[in-house]
Amino acid sequence: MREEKTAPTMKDVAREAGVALGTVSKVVNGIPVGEEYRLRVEAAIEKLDYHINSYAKGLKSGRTMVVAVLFPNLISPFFSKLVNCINKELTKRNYRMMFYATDYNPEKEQEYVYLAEHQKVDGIICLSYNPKLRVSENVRLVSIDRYFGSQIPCVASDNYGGGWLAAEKLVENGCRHLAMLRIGSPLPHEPLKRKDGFIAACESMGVPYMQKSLEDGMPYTEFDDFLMEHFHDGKLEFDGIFCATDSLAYVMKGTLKRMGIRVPEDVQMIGFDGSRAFGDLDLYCSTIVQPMEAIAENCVDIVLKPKGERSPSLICLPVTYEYGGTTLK
Amino acid sequence: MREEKTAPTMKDVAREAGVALGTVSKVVNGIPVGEEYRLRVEAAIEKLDYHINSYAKGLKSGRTMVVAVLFPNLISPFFSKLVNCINKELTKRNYRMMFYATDYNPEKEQEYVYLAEHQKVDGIICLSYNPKLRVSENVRLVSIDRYFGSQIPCVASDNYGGGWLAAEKLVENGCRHLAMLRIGSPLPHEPLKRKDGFIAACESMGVPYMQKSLEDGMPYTEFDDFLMEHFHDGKLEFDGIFCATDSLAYVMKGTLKRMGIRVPEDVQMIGFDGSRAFGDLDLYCSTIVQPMEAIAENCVDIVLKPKGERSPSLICLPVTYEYGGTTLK
DNA sequence: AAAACTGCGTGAAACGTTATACCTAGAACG
DNA sequence: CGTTCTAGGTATAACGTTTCACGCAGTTTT
Repeated sequence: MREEKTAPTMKDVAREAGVALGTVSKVVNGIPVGEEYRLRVEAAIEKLDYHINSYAKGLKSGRTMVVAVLFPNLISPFFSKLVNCINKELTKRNYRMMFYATDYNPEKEQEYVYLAEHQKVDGIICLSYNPKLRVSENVRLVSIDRYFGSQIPCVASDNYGGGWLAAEKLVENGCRHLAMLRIGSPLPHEPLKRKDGFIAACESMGVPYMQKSLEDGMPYTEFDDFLMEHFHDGKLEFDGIFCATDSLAYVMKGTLKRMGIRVPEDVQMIGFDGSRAFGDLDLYCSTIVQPMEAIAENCVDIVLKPKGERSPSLICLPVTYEYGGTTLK
Repeated sequence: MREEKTAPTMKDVAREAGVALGTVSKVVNGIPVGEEYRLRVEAAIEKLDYHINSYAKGLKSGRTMVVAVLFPNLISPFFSKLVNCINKELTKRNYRMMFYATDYNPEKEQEYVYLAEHQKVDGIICLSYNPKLRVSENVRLVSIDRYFGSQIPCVASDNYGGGWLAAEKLVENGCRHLAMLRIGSPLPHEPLKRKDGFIAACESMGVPYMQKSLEDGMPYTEFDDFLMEHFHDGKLEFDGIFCATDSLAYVMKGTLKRMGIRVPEDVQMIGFDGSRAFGDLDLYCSTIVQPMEAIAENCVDIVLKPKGERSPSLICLPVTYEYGGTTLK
């Protein structure tokens, strides 16, 4: 039976160094202290392999150096890549990330927001599907892609601009009749603006377009019918498709292939997200790339701001076009 | 200037309910207490919207209900999907997940293991690329895919069996000459056994095979040369390929297409992982599926066991074959 | 040369819990 | 009816920090 050796505390360090407890605390927190004392304390810390107890620190100071991140899941490439960026950004600033998967469940989201608040995190970054999320005023929360009103800062891509850019690029590549495929959402959120931007661009350019929205929850295969309706004599009525997400584009690529329609020869296609599923090796569709690093950086910037400080209520970050084989260039 | 309303504490609840502090603690922790007292305390908790301060609790009790999860990143579909499963499993047991990305960097890994230990997590689950990870004896650590010796429990898929199964399935589908493509690793780890299983199966079945290993860090395009070497008169020397990962299979699919080789008509292909990049919609290659849920469940089971209790030093979980379009069935 | 600063180390209170020793009252017992 | 249990509530000492009032040099001011 070996005795449980308990971790050294500041008191132990103080005794070892022959200084007062408060002095050790100062050294640990980088508060100036006499050279000689500092060296003695540092030596003692080294010798005892002392590490601060973050729970005692969190209890006393109220700051925990932890940020809670709430996302529906980590399965979608867009989510996981974005969470990865957020984590990187937090780590860079010596914060740690507590992750919660909400599973698209509004109640879970609310529960986790409460939980995170009471677990005393320093902030919450949240990609929410709960239209009426309630947040305590004591904790800073940043929302991604959903605008909750001017009280809660929201960070998103420039979805409107992205939709516009997609239409432009298709036309630039020679398309004359466009179509947009998308999944509707029962809730208003920023990505809906992809459609608005797309339509605005089409009208501004005088290019005919059609649009098919699927109700949330419907299988992508419903789009097959839409394609068939507009497929006559081996030709589609449109020669450019804007898919609201890359995963949709990926699936449609398969569908078109089965219909014997060549991409990009017969019809060109652009997706949205730019979250390549297999890293840099795969270019599975031309796409509008969301600036994940910038989104992450902005979220973290805002969430770590002191409580009092005001932040913009909406930040839209610029997107870019990236060729990926489903357009001419 | 509004006054900062500070969260209610047990003391407040005690005062509100007219009982002693210790009684509140008992109620909160489910320790039996007189009916009348319990109701009074519960009412007070409800009224004040009291929530326990997890930092005070963690400080005093030594248990934090947090598990640290260390993975190289969240970008690879296999990693993110597995982390997602682990998170689900932890949540199910009321634990929370602190995530650390190690970026394949051995020093970072070691640093985060130390960090997590000192931050007083209740356990660590780690997919490590550090061959000589050092772990304190005070914290439970479970390793995924890398065996560190009998002191540290390791959970993995049955990689050997998976390699064997891949060879079997290819032959079952009519292949007569197999090839395996893989990325070597400077470190020994469980996934290396995919090759061993594959070779053993080939030899046991008397099927000729070849094998190409790429050094770690080389681009997948190096495999192109290998394919060209064995490509004569519009035909490959082999009619079945086992790729050590799905992402490799995905890339090779593109390469073969560019070479004018049809999959699965001319050559069949099986990958490994089963972490579909776009959810259930895409079947981009036939594959050996790793049982992520089971891996996650086992990791969590072990990591949450009381410290004293012994665990198996290696658990290999059964894999399955799943058709995905790159084989005949 | 006395008074007023300044810099810096000290010691103790406080953060919100858990756990344990201690009471008290009523029940059970001989 | 006095003694011994027992159940269950109370009070208090930790847990390992941070913070702040305090004191004591040494230095500057008038």
